[in-house]
Amino acid sequence: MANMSGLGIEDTGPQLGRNLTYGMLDAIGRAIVVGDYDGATFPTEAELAKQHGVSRSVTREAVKMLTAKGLLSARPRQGTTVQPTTSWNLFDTDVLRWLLERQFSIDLLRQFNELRVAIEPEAAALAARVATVDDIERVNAGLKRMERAERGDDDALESDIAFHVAVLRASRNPFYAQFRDVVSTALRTSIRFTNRVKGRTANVADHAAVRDAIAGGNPEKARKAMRALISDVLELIDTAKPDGAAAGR
Amino acid sequence: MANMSGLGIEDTGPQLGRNLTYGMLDAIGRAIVVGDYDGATFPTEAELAKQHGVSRSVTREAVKMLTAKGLLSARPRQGTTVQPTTSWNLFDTDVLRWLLERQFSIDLLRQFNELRVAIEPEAAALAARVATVDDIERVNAGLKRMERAERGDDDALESDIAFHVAVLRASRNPFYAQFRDVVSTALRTSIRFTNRVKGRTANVADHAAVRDAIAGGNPEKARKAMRALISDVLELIDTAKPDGAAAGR
DNA sequence: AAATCACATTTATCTGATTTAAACGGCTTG
DNA sequence: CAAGCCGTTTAAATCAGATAAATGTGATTT
Repeated sequence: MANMSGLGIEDTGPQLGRNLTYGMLDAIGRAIVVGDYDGATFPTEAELAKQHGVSRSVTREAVKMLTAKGLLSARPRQGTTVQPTTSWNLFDTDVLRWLLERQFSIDLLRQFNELRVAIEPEAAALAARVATVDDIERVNAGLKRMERAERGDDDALESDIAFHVAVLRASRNPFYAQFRDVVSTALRTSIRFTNRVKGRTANVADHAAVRDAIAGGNPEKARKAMRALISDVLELIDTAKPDGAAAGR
Repeated sequence: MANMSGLGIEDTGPQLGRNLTYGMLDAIGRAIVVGDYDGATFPTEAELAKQHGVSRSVTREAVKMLTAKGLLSARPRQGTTVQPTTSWNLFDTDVLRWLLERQFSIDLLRQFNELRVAIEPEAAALAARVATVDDIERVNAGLKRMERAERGDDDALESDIAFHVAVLRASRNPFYAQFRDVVSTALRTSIRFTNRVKGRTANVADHAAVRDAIAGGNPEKARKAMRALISDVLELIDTAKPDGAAAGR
């Protein structure tokens, strides 16, 4: 990692920085999440600016954004410090991305899906009660895309995501809708994994059961159908790594 | 509200602004969430600075933080614009606070608890599988505080929060732990509401059932016990306002 | 030993200038 | 008339340098 510091070229990322501030946000954010500052003391504002070759205003704005996302905290005289991971805002799109970029981790994948197994079945149940015709139409559209994908006429992953996001939205609860990033991220990662382990794609029929339950206004059925979908992935993960962290009982 | 504008005293808030930037963050954030800029065009950087009597750097840093939280978006020539609520980061502590400060809304309270009913039972189930002895001890400590509170020797609300947060933490999944703010916020709001509707406090025995299931390593029981706890609140809310938004079916 | 004071360090704030991005309108051209 | 080109203009983005405020640290005083 240090051996390429003299190149003046970042291996990834510059395309994401629409401007200097966002570029710096991305660089520092990633560095923090990866753990580059773990033992070390975080540089001062002036040092950061010099290291990245930008002005102090750009630096301050990037640091302020990272503060807003819970990664940093700044105080006069004490300096800027990296916050413990417990205060990071894990539902922030950027934080999520940095988290995934650091490495593939079955642990993280499991945690993602442990969250999904709580959220999505309940979202489906809610949707079965309160979804509007438009909501249902969007869910249906996602399902149709999955069918097309099965015939090779659409992208399997993207249509899968479209379906799950549509269900979240159909719950008509903004907090559920908020999970679209987590779910799509989890799916993007899961699918590669499940394809690697087993040679199967997402089951369209199982997804149709969810759609039917929602359209039919049957919360219990919707919850169970969705839960089955995700439990399936979770079992796969637990098979690969039987015991996550059952410490000290 | 306008009749006290000449006093030079804010009814709430100045203590939250450790400095000018955070004060401005709070002021603008609240204004956005309350809806002050709904029809109107958002002021330019220079205008904002003048209106709040601070320099442009402070303004820019506050705006950048709000951008990081998903409330704003800025582009040259177009200016800074308020983002649709769908892109707000609802799990951010500040956003959550602003959301509640705007008014008491049964809708919001229901949405909170619809989320809780998904998260907390599953967290309890997870906890029953993977919690460490320390985790269980924390859950137990919360319960004991609730018992003391019943005798008037502790704060009922705070001990209730301590219990629920301990369970989230015991799930050993950082995503679940992240909900501590939502849950404590929801509880703070719920309790006032449930006390107003029914004259009862949180049931210690019902909470003990959750603790027992977690300590006993029984996921199914833990899930059900926790679910019962929250369903109770949800029913209360739905009684007060039978049909939230079952539009166009 | 405790309280106080001077100092050093780092973020916080202000000011004003310069640069860059992108929407707008008018113009030219096919 | 439609499509593409080009200055104009506006607002954010960036830079530079100075000053203020907060807060540990250590010396000094009582």
